[in-house]
Amino acid sequence: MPDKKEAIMEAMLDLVVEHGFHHAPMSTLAKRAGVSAGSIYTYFPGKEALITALYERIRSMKQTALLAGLTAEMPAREAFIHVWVNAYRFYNDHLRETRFLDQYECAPFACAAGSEADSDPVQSAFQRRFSGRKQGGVVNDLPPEVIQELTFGLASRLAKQPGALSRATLEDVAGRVWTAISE
Amino acid sequence: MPDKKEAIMEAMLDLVVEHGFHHAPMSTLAKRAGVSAGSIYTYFPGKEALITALYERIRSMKQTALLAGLTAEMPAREAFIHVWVNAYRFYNDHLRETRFLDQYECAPFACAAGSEADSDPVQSAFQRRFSGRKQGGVVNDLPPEVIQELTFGLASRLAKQPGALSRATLEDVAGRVWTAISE
Amino acid sequence: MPDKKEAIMEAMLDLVVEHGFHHAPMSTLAKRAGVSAGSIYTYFPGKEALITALYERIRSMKQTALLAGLTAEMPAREAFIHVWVNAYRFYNDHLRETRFLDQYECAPFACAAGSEADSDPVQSAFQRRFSGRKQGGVVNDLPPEVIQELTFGLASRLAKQPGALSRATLEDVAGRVWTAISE
Amino acid sequence: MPDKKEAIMEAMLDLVVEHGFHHAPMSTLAKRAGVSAGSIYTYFPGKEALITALYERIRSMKQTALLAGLTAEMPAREAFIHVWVNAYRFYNDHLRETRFLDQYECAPFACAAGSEADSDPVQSAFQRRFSGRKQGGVVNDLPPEVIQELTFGLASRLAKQPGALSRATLEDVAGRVWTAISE
DNA sequence: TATGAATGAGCTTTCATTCAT
DNA sequence: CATGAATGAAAGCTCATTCAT
Repeated sequence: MPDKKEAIMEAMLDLVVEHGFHHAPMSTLAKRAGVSAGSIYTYFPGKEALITALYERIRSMKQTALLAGLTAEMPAREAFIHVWVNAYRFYNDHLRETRFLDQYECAPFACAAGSEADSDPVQSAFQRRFSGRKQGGVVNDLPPEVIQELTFGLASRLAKQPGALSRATLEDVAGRVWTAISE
Repeated sequence: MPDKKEAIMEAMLDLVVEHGFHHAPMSTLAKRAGVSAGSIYTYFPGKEALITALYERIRSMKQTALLAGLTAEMPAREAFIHVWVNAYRFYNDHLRETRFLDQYECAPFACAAGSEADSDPVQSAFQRRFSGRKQGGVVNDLPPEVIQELTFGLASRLAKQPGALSRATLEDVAGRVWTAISE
Repeated sequence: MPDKKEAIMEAMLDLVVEHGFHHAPMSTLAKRAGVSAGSIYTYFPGKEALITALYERIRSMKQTALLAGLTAEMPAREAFIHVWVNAYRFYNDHLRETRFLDQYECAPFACAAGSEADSDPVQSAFQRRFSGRKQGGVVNDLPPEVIQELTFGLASRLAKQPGALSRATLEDVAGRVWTAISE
Repeated sequence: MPDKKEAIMEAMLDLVVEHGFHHAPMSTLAKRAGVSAGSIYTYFPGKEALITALYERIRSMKQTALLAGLTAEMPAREAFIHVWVNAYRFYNDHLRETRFLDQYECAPFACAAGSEADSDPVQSAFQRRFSGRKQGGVVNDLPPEVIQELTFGLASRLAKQPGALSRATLEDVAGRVWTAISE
């Protein structure tokens, strides 16, 4: 039954967001998920694996959300704003997931935090498109990490602020960022 | 002897950055700091207080660093770029401190993480200056959290990237951001 | 399995009587009770709760023992002697329990040691009966605490003395006390 | 300077009465006594010795108080009442000391609690006088521990009750007890 | 498979005692 | 003699994991 696995992951997400990785004991997790402590080990080899699985799942959700509705035909500016707004929306609609990602990425939880390299063809295309002109992209030649932070990094941090920004404001901001990175 | 207190804080900083809040047991801390486990409690009431003290210290260091060399006479653009570069420099020169800040602020460590509002007169002046035009500032009327994230947030995230950016790049980026928020 | 809970309480009783509240570490307790240190916390929230539970249990045993065989029809003198002898017997048959009660009540263990007032209907009837004549009881109007001490207080202290008194002596003493408080 | 020794004992008495033997750390003791932690060890070999010394001192105070004003010429009944009232007064006037004695005697603090046998000539005479007739005393032949408890035991317990009894009540009670043990 | 009592290593913290100053 | 920072053994307690049922 994947229901239990689901319940366990959901409960762990809640627990981590509310109390942090520590103060999220397996016993409490079991209670919240409505399963026995032992059962958790049927679905996951251990706590660390459970948390990693949760991380991977959320990362993949996020990936999908960011690229939703993106087509190859969109002009660059529109595509950028689209993705930027997607990012903001994801973070803003999934605050628990976002807080989890933050914790996971900030804390040296599993010593190897970053494997990063997923080869999703859609994402690859996107990254190529928004790379510097020297690589055939459309943005100026700021270092790629600057680009990355000005786009998704900014969206992520903004989304965590309490209160949602209006679509008009979002598009205004995204447009200004686009100007900053494309001219 | 403030030497010991210093050694304890320094060792805790290392430990947290390397292994996270958990996996930073007092016993290991004692060993690293070259004191006995009991001695730590001469200087701090407990683990949580030690971590909070460390946090406050770093926050205050950062405050000072950001505003270093800033004068009221600087024109807005120059002042902004100055602070932005200060921020980047601080994060880049104090990677351990920055990672600590991130962990502290991401994790629900002490449930009341943010009181934030210190009233340093210099900082207040800075915030007033870089507030929206409606409040007599010089930047456009994007929401203040957008401004905040485009400036210090961005600098913080960029600084954590491995490898330092050149002064030229920094000023380029800061200039573009200034354009985005001031026009 | 209430076996373990029982074993833990029994072992704690032994330990406290032999060595006092301190010098009764949970590790030793675990060994004596034949369980692991962690298991104790399955049954009790902590050391203090365990000791309090033990105290309540013993107090209730004592309550029952004192009133055993008492009927409303007994004439006052006989009833008094009956209870007095019950008290002595209890203390004498349960030396460990009695020493535990003493320690608990003497030491400022849990700052609020005494709530005392349980409303057992049998006990209430007994207390009404042996109250002063002004309240419709049968004893003289010595202050109630004097009555209390001359009866159960005395029995308690006598019982702790090594060696048991004969039934004849007990009834002699009880009779004399009765005379002292009823004339 | 015996002042410091005095201050230390006084502070320890306070501490034990308020918090029990545990929760009376040497560091707190030092603070209350107005001396350094190290200094305590100039006057006492260790904590246990300090507590034992305090105990002996209080026992001796009590001894003296009980026999104060007693003369060999007093008739038995008067002598008994005199001592009984002395006992009550001592307990009532020295609540701290009495609570300390209780704790010390109830808790197996120093494994050998009872050495008891002091050979004070005055006390010996008293004990001889109030022994059973078979030993040439004037009281009936209840077991000596019964006598002891009916007299000092009772006084001790009464004295701990909040509120002082009037002299008239005291003499009434003492008289009744005398009747109980002398007839 | 599901359970949850049992485990025990490891955590934070306390405190009697010592000793360089 | 006085000090009080330093010590470290030992305390109470937590929790990831196991395993008999």
